[in-house]
Order: sequence, then C-alpha cells, then structure tokens
Amino acid sequence: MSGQSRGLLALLDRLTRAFGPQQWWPAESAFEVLVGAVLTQNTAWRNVETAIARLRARDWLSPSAIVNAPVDELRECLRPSGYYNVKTQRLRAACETWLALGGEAGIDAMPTTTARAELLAVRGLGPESVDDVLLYGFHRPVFVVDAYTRRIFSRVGVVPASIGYDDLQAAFEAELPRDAARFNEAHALIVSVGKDYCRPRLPRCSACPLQPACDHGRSQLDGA
DNA sequence: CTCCAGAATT
DNA sequence: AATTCTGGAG
Repeated sequence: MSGQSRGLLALLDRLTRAFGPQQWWPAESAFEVLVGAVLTQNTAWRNVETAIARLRARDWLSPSAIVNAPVDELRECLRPSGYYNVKTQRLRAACETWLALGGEAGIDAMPTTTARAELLAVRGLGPESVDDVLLYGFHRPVFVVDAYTRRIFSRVGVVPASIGYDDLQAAFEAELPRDAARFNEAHALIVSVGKDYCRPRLPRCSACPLQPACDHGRSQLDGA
C-alpha cells in the first residue's frame, strides 16, 4: 500500500491545503451566472468578462433587456467570447425560458430537480451550464463537473477517462457531503489544479499537489 | 464526428 | 504556421 488515500474527499483536502480557500463566481445575481455559463462554453473566462462588460455598459444584464435587444447589437456585445452567432441564440433562448419560469424568484421556488429539468430543456444549456447556474446562482448542492474534473480524476486513476457527465457527477455526489458551499469550493480547486498543473499537455506532475496520490504523476514524472 | 470562433501554446 | 483546448447541438 502507498498509504495515500485516494478517496475523493482526501484528494480535495489535498487541494485545499495546497491552494487555500478560493473565491469563485462572484456574480451579482443568478441571472449573471446564467450569462457567464453560456458565454464561457468552450471559451476562456477572460474573454467572457469582456463580453459581460459590454452588456453591462448598455445596461443589458437582464433577461428582458436581452430578449428586447436588437440581435445584431447583442451579437457585437458577445463577439469577444467567441462562437457569437450560436451564443447569441443560446442566450436569447435561455432568457425567454428564464422569464417564462418566473425569473429568479420563480426558479428559486422550484425544487432542484425541477429547475434542472426546466433549464436543460433550453436549447443551448447543457448539463454543465445548468449546473453552474444551480450551484453558483441558486446555491443548490449540485456538483459541477467539467473537462478538468474528468481529466484530473481519470489521470489520478479513480474514474475511467470515458466516464460520462452524469456518472462523474454521481460519483462526487455520492462520496461527498451534499453541501453547496463545499461543492462550490471543490469545483474552484479543481479548476485551479487543472489549469496550472494537470494541464492537457505537459502536465506539471512533479509540482502538483495531487502527485503523491496520482497514478499518472507517480508513473510519469512530468511531460507527456 | 463535425461544426461553431477564438486564444493559448508549441 | 500548426495544433490544441474549453460545451453543446445536429
């Protein structure tokens, strides 16, 4: 035995000790989380900030403002976040449903599973975007998994690389206390290690806080 | 599996 | 210059 616990809780503890508390997704409202969740699809957050700043400058950070905005002007606001044609449509569709569901108050009154199903029905909101909204916008205890999560924990060796979204999420939700604040923190820590150490190419295994507990890190000192 | 639109890394 | 990367839909 290596003596290293490879339970998810122990791995996340390791990240907490390495990185300390994170402050994450400081949006002013659940609706802003929705906007960010759509705009950040396949896109670095840096570019999302530029697009959100353009919306804010026009006072368009509300679902009614966005559905009423001229589509071509909306598209120009979103351009910096990439995929601006699809994201313009996705954001408009999400805003229409958001309003139809009774806005933030309406969604907040719904059970988590109902809210999740309603939001997933929007064309352009997949599981990760919806779970961002539920966790960061509505503080529901939903574990957000993403490409970082799959890469990190499959390299560590605790899940198969081919695991799907729902199964990966279920693995975390089964093993961790169902607590929104801790899910929030955990996701932020995962993003940190995924960006700075467990990168897609040339992972920095020797400096990675997970290295002592990681199959990949123990077998393959750095590089790829 | 391809498209979508870019930025980051090599 | 070429390749790779973060969601979701068709």
